[in-house]
Amino acid sequence: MEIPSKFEPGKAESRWYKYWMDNGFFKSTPDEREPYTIVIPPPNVTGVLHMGHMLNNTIQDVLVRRARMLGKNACWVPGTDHASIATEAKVVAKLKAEGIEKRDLTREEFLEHAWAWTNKHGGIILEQLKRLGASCDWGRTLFTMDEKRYDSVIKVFVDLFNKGLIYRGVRMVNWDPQAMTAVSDEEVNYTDEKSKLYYVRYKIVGEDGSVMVATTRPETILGDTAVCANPDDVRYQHLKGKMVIVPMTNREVPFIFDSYVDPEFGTGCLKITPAHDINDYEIGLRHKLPTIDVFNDDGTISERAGMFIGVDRFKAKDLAEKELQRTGNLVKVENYDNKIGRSERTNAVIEPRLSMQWFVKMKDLSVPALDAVMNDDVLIHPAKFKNLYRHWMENVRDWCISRQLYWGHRIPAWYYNNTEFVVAENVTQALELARETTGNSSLMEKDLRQEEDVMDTWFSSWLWPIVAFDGINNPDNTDIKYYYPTNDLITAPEILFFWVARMIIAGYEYRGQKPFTNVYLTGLVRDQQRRKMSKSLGNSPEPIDLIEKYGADGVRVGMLLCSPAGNDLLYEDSLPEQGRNFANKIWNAFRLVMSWEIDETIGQPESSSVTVKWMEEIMNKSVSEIDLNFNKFRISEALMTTYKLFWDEFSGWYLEVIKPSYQKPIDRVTYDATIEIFDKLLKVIHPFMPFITEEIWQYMISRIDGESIMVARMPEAVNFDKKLIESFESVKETISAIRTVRKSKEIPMKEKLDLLIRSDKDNFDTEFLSVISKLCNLSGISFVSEKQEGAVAFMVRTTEYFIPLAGTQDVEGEIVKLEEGLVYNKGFLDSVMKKLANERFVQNAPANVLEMERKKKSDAESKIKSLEERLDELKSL
RNA sequence: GGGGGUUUAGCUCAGCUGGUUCAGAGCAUCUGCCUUACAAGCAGAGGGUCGGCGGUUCGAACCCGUCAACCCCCA
Repeated sequence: MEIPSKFEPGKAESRWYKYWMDNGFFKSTPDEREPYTIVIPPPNVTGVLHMGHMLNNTIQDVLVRRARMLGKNACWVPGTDHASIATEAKVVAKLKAEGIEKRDLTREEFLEHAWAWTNKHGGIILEQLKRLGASCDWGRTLFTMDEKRYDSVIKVFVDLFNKGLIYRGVRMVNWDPQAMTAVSDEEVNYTDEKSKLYYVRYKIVGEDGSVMVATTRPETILGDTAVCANPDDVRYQHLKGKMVIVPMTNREVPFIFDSYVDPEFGTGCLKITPAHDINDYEIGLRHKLPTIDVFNDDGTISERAGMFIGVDRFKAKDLAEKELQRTGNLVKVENYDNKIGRSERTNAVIEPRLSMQWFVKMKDLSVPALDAVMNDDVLIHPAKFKNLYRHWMENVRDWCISRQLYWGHRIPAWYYNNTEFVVAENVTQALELARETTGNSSLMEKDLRQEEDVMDTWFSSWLWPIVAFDGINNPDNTDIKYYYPTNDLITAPEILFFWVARMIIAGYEYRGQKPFTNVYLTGLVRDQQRRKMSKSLGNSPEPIDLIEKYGADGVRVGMLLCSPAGNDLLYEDSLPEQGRNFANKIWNAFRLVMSWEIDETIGQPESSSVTVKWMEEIMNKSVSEIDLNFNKFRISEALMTTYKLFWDEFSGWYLEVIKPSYQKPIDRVTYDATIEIFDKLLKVIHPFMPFITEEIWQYMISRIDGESIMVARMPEAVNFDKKLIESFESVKETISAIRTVRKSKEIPMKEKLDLLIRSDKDNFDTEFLSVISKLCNLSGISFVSEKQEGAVAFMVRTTEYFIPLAGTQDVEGEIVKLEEGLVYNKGFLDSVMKKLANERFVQNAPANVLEMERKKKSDAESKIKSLEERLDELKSL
């Protein structure tokens, strides 16, 4: 069989993915096995795959594939999120490009466009995940707005309302005037921006004087309902009980005192606009001030302002500046660095604004969710995020869940007059309820008006692990009972609060149980300058291009190599390159093994038999380490252990030892053992690199149709022979030392060498001498008790070795080396002796530590002794 | 302004309960090799005052205090 020298991933990927799908290997149904469940963090339905998804889904796939191979019933549920703001914004933009304005459409017409868009672009991202090798149970694919999920969300809303946990109220919200919706605190980004501080004069009523106020927002002067100073500020005491005149509008407002005001800032005197600043709002509440909302929904000035009506807020600022100037009330303008909040979605400057919204009371609901994490019922990896979580949960605020959008779950409240409403799952029930409430049995459906707002997207995703198995509509169905709680959740720390915390809350509220046991937080994928990867910066590679260039396996390995939990991944092409190189390494080991002819008649060389034994042990050791790493969610480390096992131990040592010389056959015993070892290695690697491992596994020995490595059993961790591994390690050192001699003396590999060991044969571990002999091309190994003249000498651990080479002895060089070794070992011995001489150390240190120190001492002493002997010998020459 | 985190080799990070010859790994760098599986490779090498200072301890990269720098979240 002719195998190409470089692995070509493209064909193998599509072939094996299809094979897995055709054989239904990704499917899961409840059975008697232990379940292993992951629900995907649903990507935006119309989104495309980016590097963050690559990292996140690679980790999920590794965990799912591993669980499957460990004999669990693995179920990875895929799905997408309707992402109300993001999707609606895209649809609005698309319509605008076609000359259609959203406001010219009815709700129904707009939703038709939105669904058309969703159906056209939806699910692309899931197809892209298949390229990565994602082993999701595609038959279970969900959408947060499909029928079952929609119904569940409505049911939960009604339930929380009936429990008194949802209320409607006027609150200060973050208003996005571009999207014309309220957005949550979490969706506002604050940035430092240059702005101006305006010093404005307010006349005092009935006096000639005035007070000066510093403000960054002159256009909101129109909404002022007070001027305020700190009660301890002596400068303003005389104004107690006085009224001042608001410039431009000439309204009279009270002068009040509140300790919120910082006397150091500006003039120490603050204008109060309760409708447009959260702090002013709170002061307004304390002093029972009226509120005047000077803005319309779209950020233009409202009629209530009395002037600049209909003008955009930024223009209004300029107009206000001019007007203040004209009336002589503007004293000065300073430059000022201000924190400006911008909408995460539209980047519009957020307007703090009073608005009627729907809220969830969070305080009581969040108690079990806080406890769960604090008690380690839910484990966050890495644990350092626990503190953050606690801080947030202890200071949780009510959740504003209404959004002034069309795309989403419409709030199931029906008004039967301007302010009064009922909440029900549908209009029929609402009518019934409304008739009951009002006592008016002649109410008709047409008399009811449904709330226009939809719910925050997170109000559907917080139910995700439950609704993935339809656990709201059918709380006792087989799936939810089997798969819930799920096992692991893989997501980014930035949505720990939006999403993870709320899922935990919903889990306890609706299932009485946590939604998952482990939360693994990945980092962000950044570029080499540590900038977040984003489309607008153009610094993100196209994931599918990467897969085509490096292969899915290579990219997966690249993503995992350098991404410990909770740490950002600084992407560069060298990462998938390293992954691809690893794939190639595996491929070439496969080629080598496949090239061998088996000769049934030859016996197994001793070097092979001992090395097979060693390889099995080192494999056992690595498998235990990998297990441990996985249990602690150290996935990068698990991969690194796997990588080194294959590359260093198997390819670098094992294959080099058992490899027959060129065009010579191999014996049957070694060959079979090698195939078995290779098979195990492939299984260990499979979760990380599903495609190449399947390709090789299928061709290494003939398989029947329907077999697959992905459903094979993972090698299990068993005890390993530490001593055997240790003695092989010292053999490696010896081989290295001999290679160094060859190199420094420029002796070609072809030329055979003799090795003399200065030791008593009976006290020497001879198990792997045949390995040394083979790898170093030795003509013989013998034991001597005397120093050797005319030979190159070197030491490995406590043993001296010689290679007889006439006339090549570098006495001075060796003396230098030996003396260096002597200095080091004497220094080392000194520090050990110091410790042992310290009475308190001997008294306090645990026995094993003491034992260790004593061993160090005797080792160092014997080493020093042989070094000194050797030095004496050399110097006497 | 409030809270959290980080600081170990050129880069990205391990270092688990304070105790192995503990100062590590991968990548990068340098040197030498196209040695018939693999140059996407092989054989070697160099590189660190564990952010600074102080303390606790028989013993500190690890615990405590303090200062500094950087990052994130919230207002």
